[in-house]
Amino acid sequence: MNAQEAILREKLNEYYSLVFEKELIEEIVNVGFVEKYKSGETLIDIGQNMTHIPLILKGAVKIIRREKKGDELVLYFLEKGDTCAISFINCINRKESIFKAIVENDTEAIFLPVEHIDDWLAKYKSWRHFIIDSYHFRLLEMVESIDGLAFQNMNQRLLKYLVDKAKIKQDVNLEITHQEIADDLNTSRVVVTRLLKELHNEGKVYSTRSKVKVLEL
DNA sequence: ACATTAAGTGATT
DNA sequence: AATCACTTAATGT
Repeated sequence: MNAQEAILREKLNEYYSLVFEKELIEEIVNVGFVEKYKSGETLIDIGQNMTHIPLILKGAVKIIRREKKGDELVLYFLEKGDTCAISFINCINRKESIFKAIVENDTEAIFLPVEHIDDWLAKYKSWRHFIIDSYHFRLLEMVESIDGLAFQNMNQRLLKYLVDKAKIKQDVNLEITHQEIADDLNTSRVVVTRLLKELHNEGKVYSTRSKVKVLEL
């Protein structure tokens, strides 16, 4: 047993010992590897081929859908204990990614080569559940995202975005410009400025240049 | 002090 | 809610 494997086993036991059976953890130790990413790095872009799927250990990853012209929209965030089951299907089909993934907070993840994950589906009940649960959860988040687009006004979407972001960062003090928010919500900076001012006056946030403090979680 | 970047505002669609 | 055009404020060099 080398040092790499020992580290991997330790991390798995820390985060996934309740989720996966022992044999599966051993398999993961054999084929997986840990990677670290800094905030702002692109994990995968639309059109790239997926060769591995991630198990997030630490940090958060932002999942974005992008239109050809460059318009972007944040769909959801992946956090500790999450995987992107969408990436799983992409993997077994050997298809290109339909999303872009950007590291939100510094992230550490175990990467698993695609060729094993299919076998494990048949072999391990815990793996099956993990993948199905993950799929279910992503679907729910996607529905939430659609609801936001279809039924909510910008005002509510903005507040939800800020609250989500504060939760993920574990800090109500966000360092973000109006322009960046506008990009994530696919709206204009002017609109964000005005709505943010409303929220500010309502006492829900406190905002200064390049900073927003979320007052209501 | 000056240039750059972020934010605020009124008018128009 | 988006866009334009313009102003004002904050920040970096």
